[in-house]
Amino acid sequence: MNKIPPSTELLMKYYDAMRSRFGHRAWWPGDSPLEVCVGAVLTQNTSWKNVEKAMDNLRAASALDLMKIYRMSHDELAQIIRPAGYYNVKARRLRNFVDHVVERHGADTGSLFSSTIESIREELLSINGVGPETADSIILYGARKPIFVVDAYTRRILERHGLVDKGVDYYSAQQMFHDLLQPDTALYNDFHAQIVAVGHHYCKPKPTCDDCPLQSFLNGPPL
DNA sequence: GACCAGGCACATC
DNA sequence: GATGTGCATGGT
Repeated sequence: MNKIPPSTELLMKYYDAMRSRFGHRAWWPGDSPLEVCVGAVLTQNTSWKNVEKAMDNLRAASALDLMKIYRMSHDELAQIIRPAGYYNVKARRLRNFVDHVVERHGADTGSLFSSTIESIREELLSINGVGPETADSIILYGARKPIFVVDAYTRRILERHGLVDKGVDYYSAQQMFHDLLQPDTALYNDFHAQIVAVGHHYCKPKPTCDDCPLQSFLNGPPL
């Protein structure tokens, strides 16, 4: 496949095109760092609509609280987050995260977020159930530090546009953004949010490229 | 009723 | 090291 060498200018053209269409999308605005962390786990391979139902349940149970979750039984937590799917797995993963913050950081996410991006990342990845995307979402949207979040949509769009090789791994895709864009939390935040918007509306498994804001960047059909 | 959704860990070869 | 599989609800 003829891979197009991406450049800073090209990436910013992509960003501008998406932003012109969707407007600024401040993600998780005003939400507490804990809500970001919980949402990041619950949204694993799951639509955000289902996650919101689970978040509503947590809110209704006054359970958007580290100590509350810490003390909750597995079954109770699992039932509350049930609409998010994989509820047994996610209850366990949520507990692993909460246990870590309570036991290592005195139930203070601010303490977790007070070190460097690299060490926060390493720490998060040591928690069973927190992988690269979940960790990076927590760092970008929760800790508000500049790390680019790569998700299924990001890779799909990059691949279809020939900006990365097919089957690119998480870190290579992320490295491309880090190499070409200044470490800017606000930019990374909105850029990723724009990508998700394109994913939701156009870049599905069966792409609907008509009217896609990125359509003009495609030479021919998507790869 | 099939297909999809903002992953991840684990088993197996 | 690559590839396959389980996990589950709810919307289109």
